[in-house]
Amino acid sequence: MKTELEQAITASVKELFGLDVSVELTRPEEQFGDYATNVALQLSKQAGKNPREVAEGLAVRIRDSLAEKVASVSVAGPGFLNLTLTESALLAAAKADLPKPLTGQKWVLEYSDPNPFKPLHAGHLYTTLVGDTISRLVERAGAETIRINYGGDVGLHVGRSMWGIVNNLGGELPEKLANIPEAERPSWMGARYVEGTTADEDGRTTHDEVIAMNKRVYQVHADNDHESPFAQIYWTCRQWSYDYFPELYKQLKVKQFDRYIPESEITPPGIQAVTEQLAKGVYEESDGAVVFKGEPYGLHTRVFINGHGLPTYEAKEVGLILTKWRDYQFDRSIIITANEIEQYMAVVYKSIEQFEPELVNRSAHLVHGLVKLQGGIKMSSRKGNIITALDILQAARDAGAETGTNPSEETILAAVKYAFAKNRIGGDIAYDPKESVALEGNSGPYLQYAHARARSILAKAGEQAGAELTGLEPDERSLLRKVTEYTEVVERATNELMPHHICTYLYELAQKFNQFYEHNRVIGSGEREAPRLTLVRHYADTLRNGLELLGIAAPERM
RNA sequence: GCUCCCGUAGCUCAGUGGAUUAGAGUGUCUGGCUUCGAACCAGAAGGUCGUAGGUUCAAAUCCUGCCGGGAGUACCA
Repeated sequence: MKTELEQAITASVKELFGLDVSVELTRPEEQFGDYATNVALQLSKQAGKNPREVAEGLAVRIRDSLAEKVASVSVAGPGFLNLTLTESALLAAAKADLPKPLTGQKWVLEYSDPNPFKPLHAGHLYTTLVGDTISRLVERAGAETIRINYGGDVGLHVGRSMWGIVNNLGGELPEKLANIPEAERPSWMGARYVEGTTADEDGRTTHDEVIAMNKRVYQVHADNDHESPFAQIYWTCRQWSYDYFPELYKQLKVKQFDRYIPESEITPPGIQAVTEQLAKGVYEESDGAVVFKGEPYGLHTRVFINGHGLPTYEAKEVGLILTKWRDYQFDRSIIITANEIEQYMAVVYKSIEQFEPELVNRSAHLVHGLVKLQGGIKMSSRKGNIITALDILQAARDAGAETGTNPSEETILAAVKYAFAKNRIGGDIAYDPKESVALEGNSGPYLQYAHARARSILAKAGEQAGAELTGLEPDERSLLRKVTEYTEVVERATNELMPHHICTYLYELAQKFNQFYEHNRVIGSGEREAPRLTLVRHYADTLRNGLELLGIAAPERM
């Protein structure tokens, strides 16, 4: 509806003034109408008339040409045009399906990215939920989505974990791993990582041992060693992690990943590409390392291959990006990570731009902030005092239990997902266990409850379907107007890859309904009952659709 | 030092060129359940939109300086 009106008004401007502008409609306060545009203010200079004059001229034109859709047009303030839709146009907008502008496109989305051998901390939970929601958005818009999960199965943290594991087993004794119950594997490995890290940071002797472990892990990969006791431990524990991740995602009710790419897999192509481009002058040698000089582009210089000939994160990232490009030839590639990586990712992309510019054109790096505790303490898995993803869920359960409402697991997930999703992506989010899971106010549970209330009305009324919604009363129209905004909100959230717009909207929608519901009966309202049931159904369907886009369940009752 | 991000009500955040009164939630105070689910609704109080300039018919929103917070700043990721 919005787009149609915009095009029609753009055409009117062209006819009346001979000027090319792209008219954009906004949603004004309800008292002013359903749509508004400030195009007259923009045009007044070019048209050589005062803005109100321009607006009046356009108003006449719109009344004439859009009479079926627009019930009234008024000029307000300095020259705003306010449009009010006809009842039939409003109803048509409420019934309209969401458009699928990304149909035919292939999007590769990388997010979550937990490391094997390490526990998932609160930040992983955040990045996982953000990525899941964004991937749902683009999938809903018609794109083919490929969800990629990248993780470090080699590197210092693995050296530390292996030290902790070997130490705990009392030697390189892979057979003893069988003693660890399956259910305890993730927490057992998490504990070994903490031991390795703590020991590493405490003593020089241990540090040398950890470094040696790290090198042996690389050697396991180089030799494709699956036989030695050390290698058996490594592969077994790595697999434990890869078994655990899908289980966790299932528990979180997020979409499963299409592919896990371990660091070890993309390291060789990364080294190869950097070496090739070194010969072509994209990268250069400096102090024995291979670097990309970022300064000409306003960036930093970063090391891609270090003085020992080992690839750094940057070279690996080159390998990862090229692998995705080679395997998928995507239309868009999105990487979602915490913002501490932002600046060196810019260097990585700038370097790739020198030899694969089209790939870079199609790529974007989305960053979010950190999950912080009260008091601004950064969460880290490097120290012992980690807050894991599961701790967050447990905190939500505990807080939920305190409310005395016995929230279901579905509602706990809704609370956590919504608390993370409602903020604009980019800044840090503060995590207060009590507040973030509060089952009232602008929260996931509020929306679930609002939905369940509406469904309960429909259930009580039985399945009397589809009465026409005509003769709208003011409160009814107000609610229906809000429902029609949904399409535009989803469109905006998708264009900007900003799911929080949907949260803001759904909360406003639910409030609108609760207000309606407070003042108007549905069942037993005589001749309004049938049309009001249709209105409630529109509302409930919209709310459910929005919640599901956010990965939040919309139960019929709770 | 340099680069990037951020600074809106006590707290957590929307709003990022347009509408007399800058919006929510939470917290504080007040009112509303014999009536379709009160996890709700209605109302009050609470803001120099960090700060000083600039651009514009119009700035919380764009530009510049400054102040404050965070991140990065070559062989960790």
